[in-house]
Amino acid sequence: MSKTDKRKKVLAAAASVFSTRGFHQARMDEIAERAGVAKGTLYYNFSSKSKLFSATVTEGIDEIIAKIRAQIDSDMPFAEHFRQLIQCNVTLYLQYSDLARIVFNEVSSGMDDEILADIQTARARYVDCVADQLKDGQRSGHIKDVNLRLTAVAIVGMLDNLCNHHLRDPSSVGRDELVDLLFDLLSSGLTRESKLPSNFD
Amino acid sequence: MSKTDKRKKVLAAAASVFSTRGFHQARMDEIAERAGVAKGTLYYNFSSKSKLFSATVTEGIDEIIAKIRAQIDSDMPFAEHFRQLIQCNVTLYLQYSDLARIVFNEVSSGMDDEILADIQTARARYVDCVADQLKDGQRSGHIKDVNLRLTAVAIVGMLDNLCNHHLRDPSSVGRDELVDLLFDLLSSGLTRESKLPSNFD
Amino acid sequence: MSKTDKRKKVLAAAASVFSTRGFHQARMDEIAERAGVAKGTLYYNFSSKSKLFSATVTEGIDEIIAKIRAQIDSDMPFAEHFRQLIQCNVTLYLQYSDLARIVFNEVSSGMDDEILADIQTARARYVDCVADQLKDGQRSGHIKDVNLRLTAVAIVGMLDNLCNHHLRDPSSVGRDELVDLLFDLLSSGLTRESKLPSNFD
Amino acid sequence: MSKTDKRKKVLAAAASVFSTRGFHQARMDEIAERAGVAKGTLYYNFSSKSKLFSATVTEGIDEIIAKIRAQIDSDMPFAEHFRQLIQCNVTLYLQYSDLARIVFNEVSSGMDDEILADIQTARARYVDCVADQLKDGQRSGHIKDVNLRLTAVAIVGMLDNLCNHHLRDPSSVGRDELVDLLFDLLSSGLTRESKLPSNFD
DNA sequence: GATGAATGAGAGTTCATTCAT
DNA sequence: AATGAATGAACTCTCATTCAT
Repeated sequence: MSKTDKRKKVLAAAASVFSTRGFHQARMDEIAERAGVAKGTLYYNFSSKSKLFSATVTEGIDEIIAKIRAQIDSDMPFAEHFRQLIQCNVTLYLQYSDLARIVFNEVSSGMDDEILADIQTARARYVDCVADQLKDGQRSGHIKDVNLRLTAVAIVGMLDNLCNHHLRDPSSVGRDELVDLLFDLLSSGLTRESKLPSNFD
Repeated sequence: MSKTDKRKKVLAAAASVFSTRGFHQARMDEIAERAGVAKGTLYYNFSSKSKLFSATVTEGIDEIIAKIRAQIDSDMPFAEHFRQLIQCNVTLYLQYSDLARIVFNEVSSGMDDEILADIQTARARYVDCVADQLKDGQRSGHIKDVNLRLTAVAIVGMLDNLCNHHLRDPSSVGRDELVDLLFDLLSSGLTRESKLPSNFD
Repeated sequence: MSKTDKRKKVLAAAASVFSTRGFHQARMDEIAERAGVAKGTLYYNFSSKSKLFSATVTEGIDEIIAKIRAQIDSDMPFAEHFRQLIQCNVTLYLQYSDLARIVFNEVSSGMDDEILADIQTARARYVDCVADQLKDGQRSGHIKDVNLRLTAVAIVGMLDNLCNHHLRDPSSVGRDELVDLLFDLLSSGLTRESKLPSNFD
Repeated sequence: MSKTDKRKKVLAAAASVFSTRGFHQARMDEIAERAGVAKGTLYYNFSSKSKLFSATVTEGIDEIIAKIRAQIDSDMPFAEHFRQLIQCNVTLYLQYSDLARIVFNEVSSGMDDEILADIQTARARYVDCVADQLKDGQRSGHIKDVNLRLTAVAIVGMLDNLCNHHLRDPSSVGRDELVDLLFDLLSSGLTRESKLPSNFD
């Protein structure tokens, strides 16, 4: 078995355990066991629990971003394109929900500053990816002149919270409903379409 | 000193420590020290670390909800009212940012299921509070027919992510900008103003 | 059982284990077991293995120094007094040989700098104690004008090496022989008595 | 590269690392790295860490002894000869201070008995070397009738402690001062020269 | 002869929890 | 009601040693 094999196995096991338990509750023992290697092997490949966590997050998020970029087809009408974007993000979020939980929900506290920075960088790359998608729409005149980065932050927040809501109780709301809501909200906001701005008060 | 006094002191200290360190990194020792009581006193008032955490979160979130409800003045034009709502939520989020971090970012993993349920209930109460605010707008015909609960979830997600973005680097984006973006996005979405809501005020 | 009791028990067990195994080979488990307390109790009383070691050495060496000072009777002819001094140091060294081994032989490497400094300070106190003894002899005119501190260092070196030699193989040399050699060497050196210093070549 | 080449490289690296860190703190990894060989090569040449340590010490001490024997010139007046002897030992001790630290200060505890015996044998060879030097002086009538082995033990003790004192704080005492003190002490002891042995009381 | 990835027993340390006072 | 000394299970990390190549 090659070096790469064990490293990959460890990363996969780490993603699984960190997602289930969170960083602090994850035990290196369990990761080793699930990877089918000895505990020392974890430390042979990653110098600490924090570094393993960091690698798990970074490599995972980059995989997701690559998939998003690969799945986008911009040669269709904007509305359809935009809906596809949302759909794609929702689908990947739900598919990688364990990783997503790590990246978006456990970044706040009690970790080495260095590692924290790595993870925030990974998060930022995802936000940038979303912002890039918006930029295309802005260039083509379909999206108005807003602070794209900030808007991307807001979108990711919605995505995160909505998807978690769905995951906590899948029966309460379907995946399609999530996509519809996001599309609707992002397209035209909350105000009644029939009510013209003139008498919006 | 009455029982209630010490209990309150403990809760205040717990809020402070849990906020700073997060649940798993918070130490009962530090909470006791900051509360100025012996460690045993913590266990005299709360049966476990989890219960103390739960109480901290629950009582904190209820305090915030009460403040939001108290600050809303619905006797003004809707647009102004809506903006005030957003402003109020942003302000309170930033003010209680430590508590917010706990409630919205560390709920996911590695905690007793029972406690987790308590905290998710507290979260749900906040979401309900936001949904209630929307409901008023819907009743008065200013907000269109959307799934309010889901929309509230989305809004809270945006709020959370945007405020954290601001807190991580206050110089990158001002508080007012947050409010403006939220108001704009929620009012009319991302599509160009030329598309109808042109004279939206 | 009072706090002091357990602390003392731990120190005694630590002295025993550190002496037998040396610092790096001593296991906290064994110290706890020998003290009849839980491992956590070690850390409740001493913040780390190093600190426990430091306390063991410091408190031990101070006990020895106190005994030396108590046993000296300076109201006798100098030669006798001097021999008594040597006898007293040899006796105490052999009696506290475990501690002595720690203080004089394991100070060199692989320890926290802070702790190392503590131990060197303890060593220095012992050297000072010997130097003080010499000073009296110098004041009374019996000891010539030499660098007392340096001489004390040399004497402690002899004492250490000779006593260890005796301890390694007690049958090869008796305790009295050690005292005699030290007395003879320190009194008049190695040169033949018949040869007066004047024509020493 | 021949087997002997790598073996020598390993021994040199081992001396360097063991000296700096001491036996227990030295890591095989670091020795291998410093030797520029793989870790397995260490075990290919030496069956264990202890054996490697033993070989390092034994070969090192023999090198020193050979140098001492080579540097002695006995065709000069005794006093000068004796001073030269002391000077030579001090100089070599300081030059090989790392090895000396191992041999004289870390031999006591926490090592395999077998290895411990090897090292004590090496020490004994050094003591014998010093004793041999004294024997010449005794044969020529310059040194009085003392237990030479024991005296050599005492001298090595002084040498060790004084040199370490110098190494810990070179500014406090110069190398020449060490030699002078040793020469003076060994020649005529501590008593005032004016006081003849006859009325030494 | 030489390698270095892999191992796993064992180390120091932490900290929520208990209970005699 | 309140304490805090004591606990011990659980944790991360180390490193001498092995063995397939």
